[in-house]
Amino acid sequence: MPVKNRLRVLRAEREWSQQDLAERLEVSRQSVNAIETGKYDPSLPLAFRIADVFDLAIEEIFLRDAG
Amino acid sequence: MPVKNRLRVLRAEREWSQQDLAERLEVSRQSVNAIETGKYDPSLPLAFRIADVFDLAIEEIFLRDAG
DNA sequence: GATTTATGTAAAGGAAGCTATACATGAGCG
DNA sequence: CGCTCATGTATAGCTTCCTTTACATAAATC
Repeated sequence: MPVKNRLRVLRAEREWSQQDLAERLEVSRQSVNAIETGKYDPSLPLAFRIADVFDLAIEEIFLRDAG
Repeated sequence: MPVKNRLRVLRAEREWSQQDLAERLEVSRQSVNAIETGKYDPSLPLAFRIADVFDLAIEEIFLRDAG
């Protein structure tokens, strides 16, 4: 039921560290790391903020997991 | 920071009760009611399931709130 | 070798999402 | 009136999200 995401790739394309992204999202670095490593999914409001900073649709970043 | 949603309208268009929608989403009726009445936002996985049952994109159902 | 940067991870605690159970109201219908 | 259905609300409890603080490792730089 969890959701896969392309955060690591999108971040690499922009050469942002986890810290950089965390600051843009106004969350802790640990939250960014946890989302990237699949420990948990972001909340919907955070998913929207992530979509905003990457200027993409939520569906372009987060993908329904097979299962 | 919360997110607005068009659940009530979409549900009305399909003539689904909160109970009907809850069953399609496999969540409790209270969860559907709480989301509709703005008590809280759905998790991202649930937002995806909602998008699926309405056959819409997340952005077509949930809207960034002004603020 | 010492320092900095990026990343992973852990523990404890608070906030938010979700559950089951329950009760209340109003609308519609016999 | 009595019954059913749809909706709103409440409480308690569990799980998930997110925080702060902290420590560990590897790579890069000096």
